[in-house]
Amino acid sequence: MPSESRTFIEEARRAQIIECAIDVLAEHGYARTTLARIAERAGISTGVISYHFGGKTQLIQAIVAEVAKLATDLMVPRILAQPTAALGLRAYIEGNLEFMRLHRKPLLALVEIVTHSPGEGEEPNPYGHQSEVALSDLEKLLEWGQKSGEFREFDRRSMAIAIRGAIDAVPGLLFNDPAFDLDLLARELVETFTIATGRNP
Amino acid sequence: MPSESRTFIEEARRAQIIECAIDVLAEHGYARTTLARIAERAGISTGVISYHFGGKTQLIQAIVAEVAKLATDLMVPRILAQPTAALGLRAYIEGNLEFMRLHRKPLLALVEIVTHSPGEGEEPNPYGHQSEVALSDLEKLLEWGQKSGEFREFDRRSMAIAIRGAIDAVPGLLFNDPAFDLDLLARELVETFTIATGRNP
DNA sequence: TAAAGTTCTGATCGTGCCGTCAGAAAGTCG
DNA sequence: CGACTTTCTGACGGCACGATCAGAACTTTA
Repeated sequence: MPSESRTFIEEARRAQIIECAIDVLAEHGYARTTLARIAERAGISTGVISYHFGGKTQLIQAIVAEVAKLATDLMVPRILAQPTAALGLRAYIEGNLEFMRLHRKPLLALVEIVTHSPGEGEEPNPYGHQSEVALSDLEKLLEWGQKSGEFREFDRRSMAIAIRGAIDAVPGLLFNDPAFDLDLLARELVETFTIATGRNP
Repeated sequence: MPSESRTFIEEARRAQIIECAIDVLAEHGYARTTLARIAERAGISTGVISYHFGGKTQLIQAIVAEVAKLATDLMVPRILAQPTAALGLRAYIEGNLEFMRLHRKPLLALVEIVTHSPGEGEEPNPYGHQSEVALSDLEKLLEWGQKSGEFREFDRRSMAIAIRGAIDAVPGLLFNDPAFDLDLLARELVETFTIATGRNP
């Protein structure tokens, strides 16, 4: 298997570089994440990164794709398995926080990229549309609950903003306090938004 | 009034530079906010900024102080004037969104600084403690409502995270959609968190 | 008006970064 | 073993930025 061994080396290098880049991003932040620092952690020289990824921009894209796949694989099946919208909302919140517990470093790296990536030329943020997509998906879940009569009649976008806002605040908390109690927050957020969306308990 | 005219010029320059820096921050983002760009917008040369502020770091600090004062002056009196915790929570949410409506550019500039400022040497974020202070203040408001019996028994920190998370999500929305309906969101957030904190309506 | 102080200019310097490239090292194959 | 490809090194060029500074321009004071 000669061609496979070449491909194997190629993929191993890419995976190693992505992993090291995630570490550097999570520990030092976007501004101090340089090709030199990533190469140093990987024990290689800077040229290797350009050789395998073509440039810093494409390395960042590869990291985003990697972490997005991690998150999607974990959460989508959980939510689709729920029989009611109320349970779907619970699974949504719990799934998000579970992901933060299981994949803290990749998550912090992704947050660094999404919030700090300057973008090319004029457009300021190449990943800004991601949050719009997340809001739209959540709105669909809320619409399901309103159509089925489980939820009261609120403005779906506003409620989606509140729910995602609470979830998106967590990475910053984790960064400042690694011992933060995610389980407590998950229980409280589920209760809070179950009450807030419910018809009239 | 000779000494006053000198001071006047000095203060006028500082105010002009701060205003231009806020504009550049709000329009181009932190990464593209350079002394050269600020100077260009103000119609001066880069040396003037160093002359009046000593460096970029101190200019940023001056902007933070300016905007923080704007926000405090607007919101603190509103909240302290409320007779009940439930009305205090309403005033808190409405005051925050009102500030975003009145001072959009300074707010966006502040967010750029708080989220993107790299900090010196090792410490990653010199303004990270600000969010902790905001959470603590909000927790006090929630504690008031629980002690008075207006609110149910939730975990105050978790609820504070949810409320502030929703508020902190707004600048990003404004950045992507300048025509965003702040009034609708304010009404919905007040209703949502009034229900979520309430005893049992 | 002349001296002293304030404010400003614009070029220049040092730093840190990314991308590139000639060539070395390692692996593959006839 | 020798040609060929893949993979890697480390130095270099080019760029953008913040800071600095000698001197110009302007204002105030005597």
